[in-house]
Amino acid sequence: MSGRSEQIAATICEAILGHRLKPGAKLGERDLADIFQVSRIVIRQALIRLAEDGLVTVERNRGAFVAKPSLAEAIEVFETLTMVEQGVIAQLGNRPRMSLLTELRANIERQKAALGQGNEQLAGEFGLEFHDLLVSLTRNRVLIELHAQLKRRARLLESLYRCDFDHCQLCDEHEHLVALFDRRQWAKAQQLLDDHYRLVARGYRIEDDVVAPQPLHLAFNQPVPEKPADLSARGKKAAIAARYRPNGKSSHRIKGEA
Amino acid sequence: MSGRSEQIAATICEAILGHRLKPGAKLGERDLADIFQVSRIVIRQALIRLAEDGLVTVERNRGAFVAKPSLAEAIEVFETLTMVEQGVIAQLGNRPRMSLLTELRANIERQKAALGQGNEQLAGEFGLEFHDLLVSLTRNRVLIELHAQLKRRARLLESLYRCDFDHCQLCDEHEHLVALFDRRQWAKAQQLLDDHYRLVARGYRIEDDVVAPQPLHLAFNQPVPEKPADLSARGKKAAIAARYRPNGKSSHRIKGEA
DNA sequence: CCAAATAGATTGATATCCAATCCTGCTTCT
DNA sequence: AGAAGCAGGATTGGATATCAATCTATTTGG
Repeated sequence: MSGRSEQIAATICEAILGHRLKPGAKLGERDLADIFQVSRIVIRQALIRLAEDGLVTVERNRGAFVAKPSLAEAIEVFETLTMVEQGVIAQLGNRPRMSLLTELRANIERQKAALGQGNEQLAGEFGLEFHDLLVSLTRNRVLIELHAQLKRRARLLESLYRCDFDHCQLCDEHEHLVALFDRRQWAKAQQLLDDHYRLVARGYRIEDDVVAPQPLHLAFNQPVPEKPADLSARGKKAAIAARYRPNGKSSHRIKGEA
Repeated sequence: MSGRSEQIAATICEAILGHRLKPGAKLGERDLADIFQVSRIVIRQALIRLAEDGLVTVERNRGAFVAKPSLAEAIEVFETLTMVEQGVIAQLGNRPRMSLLTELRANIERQKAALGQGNEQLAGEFGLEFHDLLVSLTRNRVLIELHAQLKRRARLLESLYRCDFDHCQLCDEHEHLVALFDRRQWAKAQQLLDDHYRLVARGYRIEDDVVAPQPLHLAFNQPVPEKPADLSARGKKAAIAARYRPNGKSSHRIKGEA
């Protein structure tokens, strides 16, 4: 809507969350300015927004990079997600909106269906959506935005630490959780949620993070400029990265308006 | 440290949290640029940071204002604080760090001492610190930063809705809370925390919010520019602009929404 | 007295320029 | 030859000037 830098921040955010930009990737102001056809200042404003959101780190006089959280920080993100949702459960105890549990059940059915079709990708999406629904039960927009931010940071971790989920067990635990809600066993539900997130965290494996410099154009579905990019220094791996993921889903327009 | 816009954002943040800038106050780019002796761009970057933090709102083509949360949003902030800390309590149950409860007790003693001297101001500070300590028990920096952000928004509310706390009861509840921790009655502690924050929220009273335009210089302890000595450095426009608004133009309400 | 037109001020954004810093490659010295 | 150090290029951080769009407020006109 308002503000070019906001749009650009959103676009870069999508690229990061879509794993088209990997942690550690350099986000050069000049490059991005060329890609988005705006001035460097707009880019810097976008990077500031992303830095405030925790998806980008800006090092003075060195530039902006996609955030590359340490394993310790990754754990902290999951613990924080755990605590926030445990707090939601505590509130559910105070003001039970049991009618809304049907939404959770519907989500579980969708996830089961996806699992039945062997579509783990889709099942994973529904798995994330379950937690969104849980938080949205509070109808607290402040909390929902906070949770969304934490989720973004968690999705960033997916591309840093390889994930290997046991979707079946995760789905079962969701079901168990709803059952506990139904029986108003909030303390047990909180404990289960904790175990649940520990299971999620165990799905992550440390991966050697040799982040090859990526041509930013690919991340934004830009046509690679005609002139061959200077691959002198680290170009060997750039070429590999170039073939790695030549396209990604994108429904945004990149230049021009109207 | 590094980054002028970061420093300036911090300074403006202090002014807002210190209630020297009131909700709804206009933060004009040119005015702030003159005050901090930087270009508008740096100011805008600072405002973007503050907007991401939730302390200012930026309206397109209208400018930046100190955020003026609605009563509904105020409630949401307190509910979110409640839930986050309830989540902390749930984690305390998993990994009890009972030794650290001594810090909480020490804080309570300090608050009692302040109350004994009738220093409600100081008691209020300790009351806030209690919740900081509670969160810091997790040693989770992600959560601590999140909590700090929520606290900032809560302090912003103080200047919008007049607060009138029953510090004695609040302190008693802190003590009760620690006792429940000691007895590992986590569910009860969560319930008490909820009541506690409801008591805090009840301390706020709606106040007619006719925010008169404030001379920003006062908020930053800047000498009011009586002499245009810095005319050479910043050009004539700055001096002219500074002279154009000495103080008492017309006391219109700068932002009305009804 | 109310409404339209207009002038002023502010924001959003660009381009250009400059200083400080970092990185890289080259030179030089041992 | 290898390491230390220096110079130059590249990048960031920031300043200034300028322009279009929009909002505000005043003035003008019916």
